[in-house]
Amino acid sequence: MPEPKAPAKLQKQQPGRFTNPVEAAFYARDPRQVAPQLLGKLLVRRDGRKLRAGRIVELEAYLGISDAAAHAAAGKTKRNEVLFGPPGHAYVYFIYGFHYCLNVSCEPEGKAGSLLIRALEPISGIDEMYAARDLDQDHGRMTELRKLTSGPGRLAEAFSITRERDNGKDLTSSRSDLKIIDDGYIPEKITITTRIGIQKAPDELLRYLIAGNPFVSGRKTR
DNA sequence: ATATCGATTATCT
DNA sequence: GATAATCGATATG
Repeated sequence: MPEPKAPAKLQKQQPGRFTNPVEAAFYARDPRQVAPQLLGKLLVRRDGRKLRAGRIVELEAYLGISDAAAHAAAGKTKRNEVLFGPPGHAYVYFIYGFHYCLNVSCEPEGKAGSLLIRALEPISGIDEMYAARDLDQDHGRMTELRKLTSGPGRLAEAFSITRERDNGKDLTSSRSDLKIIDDGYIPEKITITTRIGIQKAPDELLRYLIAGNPFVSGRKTR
């Protein structure tokens, strides 16, 4: 008998190879279910031959029209229409006159719900990130490295993410220049806290982070 | 170490 | 006209 071939789904993940996009069905659920499983995946930006990649270490869930803090709370508008579209797409908004922030749409089409990507651990293309952030590389010191992608506005700048360029983009397509891929990494421990920086519904436990990861946003308690 | 503040604009009331 | 899912600089203990 010939050796049966392994199904494609069981093919070995290849660390360092940015293949295997997370598929749309993965996102077509309540963001509270998606969040713990999305932690540890890689956000990848391709510009020609240049790649930037960062591991997702912090997320916040926004639940749609039932969530007072969500952009979808008041219903569908021109600004937030991506939230009501198909799962696995980029919702990019502009805030405080300065910063872009990136969400991934969740839930099946027609229902709003998303995950705000709040922090990444830089993995690849670090020189590109420093350039995009207009920061000097201080010999790779941790304090400097953390400034790259520890915060939603910071990581958007480090990955050159703008609403004009990326809003509505499919993050599940291997051909996309902005996508989320699975390299097989599984976080050891996940912590859940309240969301940061919001006025409404501040007590909901909807912030998910990889426990102990130094690239999580916020002040460091050392 | 934490606290306060100013920058600047798309979006909505 | 007010607001906002932020950041970086400055001030102070």
